[in-house]
Amino acid sequence: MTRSILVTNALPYANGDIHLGHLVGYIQADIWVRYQRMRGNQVHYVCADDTHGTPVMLRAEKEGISPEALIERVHGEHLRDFTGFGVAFDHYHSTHSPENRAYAEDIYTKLKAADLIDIRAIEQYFDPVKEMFLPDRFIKGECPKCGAADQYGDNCEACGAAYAPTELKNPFSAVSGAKPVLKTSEHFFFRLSDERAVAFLRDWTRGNNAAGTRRLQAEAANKMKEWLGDEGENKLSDWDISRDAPYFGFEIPGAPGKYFYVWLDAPIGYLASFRHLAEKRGGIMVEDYTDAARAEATGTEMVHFIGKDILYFHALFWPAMLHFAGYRAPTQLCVNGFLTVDGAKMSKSRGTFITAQSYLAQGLNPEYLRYYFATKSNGTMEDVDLNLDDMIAKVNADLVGKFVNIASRCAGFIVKRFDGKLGNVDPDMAGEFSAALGAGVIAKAFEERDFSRALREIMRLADIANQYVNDHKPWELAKQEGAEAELHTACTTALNLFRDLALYLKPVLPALAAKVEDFLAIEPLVWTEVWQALPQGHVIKPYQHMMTRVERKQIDALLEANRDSLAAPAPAAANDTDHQNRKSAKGAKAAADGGAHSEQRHAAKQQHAAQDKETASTTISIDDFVKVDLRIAKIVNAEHVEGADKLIRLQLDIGETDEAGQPKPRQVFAGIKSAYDPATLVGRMTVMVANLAPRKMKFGMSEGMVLAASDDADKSSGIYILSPDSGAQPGMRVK
RNA sequence: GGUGAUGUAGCUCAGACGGUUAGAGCGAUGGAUUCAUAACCCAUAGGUCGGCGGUUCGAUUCCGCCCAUCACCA
Repeated sequence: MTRSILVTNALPYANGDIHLGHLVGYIQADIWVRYQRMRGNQVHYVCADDTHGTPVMLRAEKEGISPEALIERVHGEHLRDFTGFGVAFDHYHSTHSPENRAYAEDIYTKLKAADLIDIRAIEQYFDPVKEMFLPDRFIKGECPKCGAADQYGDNCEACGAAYAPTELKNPFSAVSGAKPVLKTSEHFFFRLSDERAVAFLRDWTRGNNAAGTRRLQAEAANKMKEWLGDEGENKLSDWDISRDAPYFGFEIPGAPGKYFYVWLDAPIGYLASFRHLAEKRGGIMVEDYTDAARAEATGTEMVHFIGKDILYFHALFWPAMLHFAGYRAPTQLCVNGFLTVDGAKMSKSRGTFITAQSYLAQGLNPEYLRYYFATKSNGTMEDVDLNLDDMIAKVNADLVGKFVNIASRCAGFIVKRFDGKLGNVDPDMAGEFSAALGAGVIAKAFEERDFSRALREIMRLADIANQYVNDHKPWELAKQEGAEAELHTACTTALNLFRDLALYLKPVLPALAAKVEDFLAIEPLVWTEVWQALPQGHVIKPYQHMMTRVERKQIDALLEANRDSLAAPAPAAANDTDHQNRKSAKGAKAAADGGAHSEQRHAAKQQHAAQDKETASTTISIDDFVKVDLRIAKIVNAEHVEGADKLIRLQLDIGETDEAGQPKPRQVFAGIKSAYDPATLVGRMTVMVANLAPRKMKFGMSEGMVLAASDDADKSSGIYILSPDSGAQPGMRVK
């Protein structure tokens, strides 16, 4: 039976660039969509920019342009990036659109009619200069727990404490710097705590859809149990869905000066984008996909691909909103984890905060990344690690060495010896590959979004194909008299296998598959039920190389292009995202009832995941810096310390003398034993902090500190002490 | 802090409803080969399956605790 599926990807926020972290989810969805289409299913694949809210409003103001101008520019950038990676939406819309306004108003009106909207007065911080209410992350102050300065309104970076903005000491507005005042305002709430909503969600999050597959992955369902609590419990709070002017968004009907909170109309953007697509293209019955009764009657599906950071928006608010407004709830949520690079969070200082645009600008083939992400995607919520050396190895070995190589080593014989005409297929091999297709192992893996399993199977078949060529040695047959037929069969067989592999790889590597289709001069590959050989006598084109290897230096150049100098002030855009990225760690009830929901955004959220301690450090003045007395020091002696695991005892000459005028070195204990042999240190120049308060240690007094570099995230990567250029003399000031 | 997850060869990952010698790819080493943008083929080495307890005839697989890493906390 042909399925009709509306597939969506999470909407990226219209503030900030698309980076490789985003692409994990988009590439997964795109692969799944392409697979479904190759199976003959009808898929509508839509997305949009998420445009509303305070961060966009303030960013536009800072740039001196209207919010509309900002979101239009970003829309273009985002669409360009997705297209560049082969993510082929049928339509890429905006939440700032008439369709979205219509849906938002309709859903709101119906929820109100269902008695699920409440109006309550709440007290909130207000910026008297800017004349606006402040979201948590736009309020800063001192942590009520540890007193750390310059902390955000919801939790402390220094001690990790979570609190309400009203608990901050000496609060100030991050927008104007003014002291915020408490002010009362009426807010609209979606009554999620209503027993109807609780009952519906308990069932929805746990259950299966009409096709018998679970709506949420097991891990996601577990996670939701946490929010919903046990049977009989009601842990859900009502959801504050309004914001006061000034706000960039849609005004709530019948409520002047009140706007829909950005998270209300963001997911509605899925429907808006789809509606726009239908109008543009024609022939799509929108209500078959959106109306509860019609969807059930027609059996259409609605599948959302999202990142795990926005799970509860999609598993609580969203299905409840839809359901109680008479819309169809989602068929399935496909939740993906975050991206790490080489095992660590993406980092601007290491250059692993890689933007989509920079990857393409570097001339790297986007299909390298699609392939690698696919090999690491198993359909679960687990994080995905982009291991750069592993990616190079996999792409080169699998795609160039195994797959492309099959055509490369056989095509020449067909073209030169047989005028490009194909011959017979070896029945043994035909049987093997026919069985592989029939078994449906690869298809099942694609369907379940376990692309990793699919690709392992595909590469197993590629190995078989290469072994086949190796066993039949066409290069020897070519030299033998009377082995023409054998040669013809061997090469034809290998090329048929190559065609099969291209079919299987096509959802992941559409551009490469297109090259194969051109080379073999065949119609676009689709999934068939029964295996069929390419017809005898079919003429193929001369082989042209289809994919080149990746080299480490290309990747290094990419990292370099994305590396932010620590000395350089962060650009305005980065600062903006920084503001909205702070982790929200407030208590559940307090926050919902207090109404001050964080303005966290999914796209921004991933950028938060990328923020480093280093880049997140607050800036200091030159006055602060000169307090540190850095001196060139000569290591005059170094020795192991009896009983210490990590320490080396150093005697450092920084030009100081005693009363008699004799050199008086400082004694410093340095935790560098794991990386240095004392003997090699003697005589070296380095840099020390000379005015650090002396510290009494078990082994004696330590009168300073030697500067050394190490990776906080990867302790095993070593310790490196600093050295001055030659010419520096002991005692020289470093500044 | 609470909750959810992860921890298997140098690297990236499979797997085991508890049961003979724990798998793959890459990397390493040795060999073979030269059709193929040095790709491919064969072979070898490498793991007390994070740690400690418990259940069991038997646990890496189940349970508990601990450690480490990651995430979420409206």
